[in-house]
This record gives sequence, C-alpha cells and structure tokens, in this order.
Amino acid sequence: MISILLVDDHPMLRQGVAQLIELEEGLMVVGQAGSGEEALHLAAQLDPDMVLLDLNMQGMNGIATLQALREQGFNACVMVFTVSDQHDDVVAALRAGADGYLLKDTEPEVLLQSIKAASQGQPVFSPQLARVLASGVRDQKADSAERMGELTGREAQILQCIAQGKTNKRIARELAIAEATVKVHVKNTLKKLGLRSRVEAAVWVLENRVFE
Amino acid sequence: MISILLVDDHPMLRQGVAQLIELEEGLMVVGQAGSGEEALHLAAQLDPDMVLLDLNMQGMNGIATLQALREQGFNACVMVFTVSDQHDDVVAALRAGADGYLLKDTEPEVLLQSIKAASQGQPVFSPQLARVLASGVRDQKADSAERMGELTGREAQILQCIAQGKTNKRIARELAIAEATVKVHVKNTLKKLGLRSRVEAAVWVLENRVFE
DNA sequence: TGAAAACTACCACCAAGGGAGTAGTGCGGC
DNA sequence: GCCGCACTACTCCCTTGGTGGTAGTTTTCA
Repeated sequence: MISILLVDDHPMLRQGVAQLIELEEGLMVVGQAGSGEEALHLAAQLDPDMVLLDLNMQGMNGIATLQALREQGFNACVMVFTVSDQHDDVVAALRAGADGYLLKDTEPEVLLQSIKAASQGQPVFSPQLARVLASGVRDQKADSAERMGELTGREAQILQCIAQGKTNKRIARELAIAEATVKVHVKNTLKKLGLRSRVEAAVWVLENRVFE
Repeated sequence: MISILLVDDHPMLRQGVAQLIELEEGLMVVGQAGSGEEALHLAAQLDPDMVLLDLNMQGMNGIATLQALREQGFNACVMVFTVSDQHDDVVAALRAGADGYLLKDTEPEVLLQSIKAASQGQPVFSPQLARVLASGVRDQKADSAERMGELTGREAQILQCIAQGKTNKRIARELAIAEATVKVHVKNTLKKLGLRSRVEAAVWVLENRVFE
C-alpha cells in the first residue's frame, strides 16, 4: 500500500485526484495540503511514501517546497504534477530533487501507473518532456564544454587530477601546494563547469574525453 | 633550497648520500634517521621538504614508516630509495603515499636530478620499474575486472549509479532504501574492486566501459 | 528444513569534500 | 603607476563519504 500526500492550492483538483487514487488498488491518499508550508508540516507528520506536488502555488511555490522538503530530511519519492512544461521548471525541479515530472494533462490511467512506477524508484516523466529534457541535457553539456575554455591552467590541471581519482590531499602533495588551495581550485572549477561534485567532474571529463 | 631528511639504517650509506647531496647546489641534508621511529620524530621536528626513505629497515620498516608519516600529517614529498625492485614493494609504497621510487643502483647524477624533479611535484621512478609498474597497473585492472563478477546485483546497480555521479542520498531515494544501506553497498563494492573512493570507482567504470 | 548469502537498517566515528569569505603576491597590460 | 587576474593560503562551518560493528529479514539452494 502506497501512501500519498497531495499538494496543490486548488481544492477541486485535489479532490479529483484523490478520488481517482482512492479507487485504485494499492494506493491511498493520507493527506492533502493547500500550500507549501502545510505540505512541509504534513510530510513530517504523516511520512508518506510519495508526494504529488504542484508547482504553481500561491506563497511558497513548488520548487521552494521541494527544496525545503529535502532539507528537512524528507527522502521519499516526490513527483511534480503541474501544467508547466517549461524547460526551466523541469530543470529546477530535477535539481531540487524531484523523482518525476508529470503534466496535468496526463491521462488518469497513466497517472496511476506512473505513481506506481515512481514508487519503485523508477524516474517518470511525461513523454511531452522528452524534447525539453534532451535539450536540457544537451545545453548542459554544451555549456560545460564552452566554459571549459574559461578554466585557468591550474584549474585544468586539477580537473585532470580529479579525473584520475586523486584526492585533494594527494593533488596538494603532487603539486606542492596546500590542500586548502586545491579546494579553492576545485570549487572554482566546479562552479565554472556547472557541476556539483568531483565525481560529476570526473564523469564529465571521461565521457567527453576532455584531456585526450 | 630543498631541505632533505635521510632515513636509512645503514650509517655508511647515509653518509655517502649526504655527502653527495651537500655538494649539490640547492640541496641540503637537514637530518638523518636510522630508524622509522626516529624518522617520525625528526620529520615532525624539522619539517623537511623531502624525505629519502629506505624500505628494508630493522624494526619499523619503510612502508610502515611512510604510512605513519602520512597519518601524522606529513604532506611533503617522500621518495623511496631502496634496493628492492619487487612488485609488491613498489605497489605498497605507492599505496602508502610515496611520491617516487628510486633503486639504490641509480647513478648519483640521476639521484640528484630526481630529487629536484620530485620536489617540483613530479613523480619519479627508476626506469627499471617501468615493467613492474605497467604490470602492476595491468594486474590491478585485471583484478578489478575479475572481481567485478563477485558483485551482487545490488552492488552492481549502485556502482552504476556512482559512475553517473550520483550521491549516496540520491541513490537511496531512487532505490527507495536508506542512505545507510547505500553506504554499506558502496563500502563492499569498493572493497571487492580494490578501489579507495567512489571517484576511483567512477573512473574505473568509465575507463573500462563496464556497463556498455 | 536448515544453512548461507544477500539485503536491509542503524549506530558511532572520523576523514574528505565543499561553500563563503579574506588576503597577500606576482605578472602583464593600459 | 594602477588595474585586473591568477595563484596562493588561511579560517570557519557544514555536508558528504567511508569504516567498523551489530542485527533482523528475505532469498536461495543443497
């Protein structure tokens, strides 16, 4: 039995979705929130298996709510359920820790199946987003490649070390500089490339054959 | 001026090397240790730019000394200087944090140049070790590939996530398990593959096209 | 059916990574 | 000369990663 928290500032829509879900075997609505603040409270209190989250809400919007949820340690599945198919919204949702992104014009049957799939840990997206997602990925890679040219010599050197699996301490020793300095270069490199960790940096370097 | 600490349990040999070094412009012997324990003490006290370290010593051997040096926060260059060209010794020294590995039959002129090169952060190895090092790398890779088969399904799944740059938290969310559990699988995976960090794991997966 | 292996979870602990900010030095260009 | 940039180094602070150990549950297989 999958317990679900609905978050949307339209009571009517919540009601419709809740009815749909309740009729389905194995799914159960354990709570409904009409705002981000309420969602945070109910998520902590009810600890549902999944949150179905609208983006366009008055006050605290969906992205902010999602970020706050993750910050307060909520690790269960969060599915964005919204009308927006805008590139920025999709990217922001994924960055904030969304596990899926469904548009509101999704067929009821598909919505139910998607909820089940997502609760298994499978990432779920509306097919209409394929183009957006693909371009998003492409943009990101193009961005990184472009920004690669902005790296200083030292930063490129350190990026190469990261892609060899070296630790900051080891890099510091090999380049004969302080570990704190290495960290600065790592931080600036990650920022310039739009990456979030040294692992992502290593993956990016190897996948794009940057130093070959 | 590069300050050097000599560590060897043969006073005669220390004397010879010290004399050689002192005659060279830009190099200076600031201390000599006849045992691992003494080396630890002197390294902390003198904070030299480089340690020239013998492996075959009575009592605390060179590898143990090197490990202890690194553990007590000694980050400067350590060059192993020994008679052993054994595969295991070379690998152990590198694992323990050696920056170079020279055999004692190295020409004096080469030794001096190597010291200078190493102090610039350049890794230095006797040419005779090329074969050993190459086979060492090959062995390690073969080992990993072999042990890959020993991974459980879950471990392989998590390894794949690591190679995509995902954090433990994100993996936990996607697989719908606790982060602590992810850590367990990561730990076991690293151990089985003989790797030391998730970055090394990511590099290994990508370089060997494990999931393709 | 009983043992082994895999999977799960939690704890405590320490090492490593990363953000944000401050600041000194050296170098090339205007 | 001064400006900007790269490089270096440091501090404080927090998150993430990794190891060790214990232990309960399911799956698999002999």
